[in-house]
Amino acid sequence: MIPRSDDLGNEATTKVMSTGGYAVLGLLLDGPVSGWDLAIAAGRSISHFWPVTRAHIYTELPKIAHRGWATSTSVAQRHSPDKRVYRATEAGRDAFRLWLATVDLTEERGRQPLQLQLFFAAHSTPEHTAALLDKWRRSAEQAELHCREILAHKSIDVAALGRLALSGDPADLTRDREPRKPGEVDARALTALFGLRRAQADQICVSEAQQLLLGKL
Amino acid sequence: MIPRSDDLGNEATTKVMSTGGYAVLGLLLDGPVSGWDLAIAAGRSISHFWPVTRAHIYTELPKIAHRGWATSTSVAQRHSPDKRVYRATEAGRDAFRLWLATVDLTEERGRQPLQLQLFFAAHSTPEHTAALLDKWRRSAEQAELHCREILAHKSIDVAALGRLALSGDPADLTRDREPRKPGEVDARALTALFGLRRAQADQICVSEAQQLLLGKL
DNA sequence: CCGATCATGTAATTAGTTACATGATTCG
DNA sequence: CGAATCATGTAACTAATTACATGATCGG
Repeated sequence: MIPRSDDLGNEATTKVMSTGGYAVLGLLLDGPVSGWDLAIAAGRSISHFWPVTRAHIYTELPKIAHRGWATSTSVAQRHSPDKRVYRATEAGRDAFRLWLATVDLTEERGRQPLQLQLFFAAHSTPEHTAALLDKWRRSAEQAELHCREILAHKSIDVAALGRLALSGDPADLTRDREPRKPGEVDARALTALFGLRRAQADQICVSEAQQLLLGKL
Repeated sequence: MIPRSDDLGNEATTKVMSTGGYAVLGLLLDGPVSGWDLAIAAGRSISHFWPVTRAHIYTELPKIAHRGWATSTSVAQRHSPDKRVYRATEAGRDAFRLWLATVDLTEERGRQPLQLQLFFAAHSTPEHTAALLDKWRRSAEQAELHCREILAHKSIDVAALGRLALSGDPADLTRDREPRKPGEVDARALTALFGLRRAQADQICVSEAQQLLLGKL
């Protein structure tokens, strides 16, 4: 946990755009979209672990097109002004795959502002710290619900996974449903699973923190 | 999970600096330090949930001083060039308390680049996805160890906490050590506990992902 | 015709990083 | 003497956000 500083010979990366840019490109690979619709898609898929703003999308799309990673066409509409629809090219697909294969993001640590405020809780009143933990719990509960919905929608049985984690016996997975073949599960669903596990961990930890800090369970 | 966009009347915040700026100010409240030493302190305390670079610290400190939240003096040294030592003022302490009390960061969602790469795993090969999950596990294991060290150093018994979480019975906490009075535990230690719980959740989830995606446990 | 929604974008600003510049001291 | 470390900082840049500008269309 040494502060990352200014040395370290640069390992030849294939990163030619920002991570956010690649996020937009990745969504673009699902099929031709306008900036507006891509923003909606992002809100429904990646925004809970990678926030994107509309403005940001609108600035990334022309850059992507400028690199030859997408083409754009203006499409007239009946009920609203023309939309500019972007369509990924093969070059775009290749560039994205290259990024996936070569850019290592394991070292990237996200910023956790809530943790920051907890760290400095001693400068605040116990009441305020209690309120902070309460808010934290509520937002973790909401995040858990949100992720559960996504998983239910993808027919992933969270309870069965829980049994598996405890017992280590893969047979537990097949107890109340048809065994699922590896690869049958979409990697996209797994990000929701990660979100769920994190939200659960947060809730447990908020309880522990309340116990330790305020003697309340 | 709607993308945060450009509306929403601004709720009168008391946020006059960036969150990173307040992080620096918060560390400054521990006592007079130079930029160099503050960077070291940050690396040992908050950097695992709030990365700060030396350059950033050096740009924040004069801003803080300029607001009257710290004074600075040049201190001569025997073995190295003079250092500029910053000392928080009462106004700085008040400003920090105000920020803690009024600025709500619950909505701030961190960016998780690894999750982003997992989300798009379908564009990559199964081998590469397996490698990604492996790297993820290793970094989570390391994070867990790091946090355990901090907690051991603060004499917090993680095993006892685990029993408490499972049983819900606070008596479990007192089984093998003197009961700890509420408030006796430093909030700073809790950020390590959060890091630990998250790291554990990540490890479980990597296992689940490997099982579901690749049929491997 | 008025407000809401769809749709596209730009301008200005903030936050933060990387890379560079500088100089003294200490250790081998 | 040369490399490493201590120490401070700046300049240039990248990433991303907030706020603003524009115009069409549709329902009441």
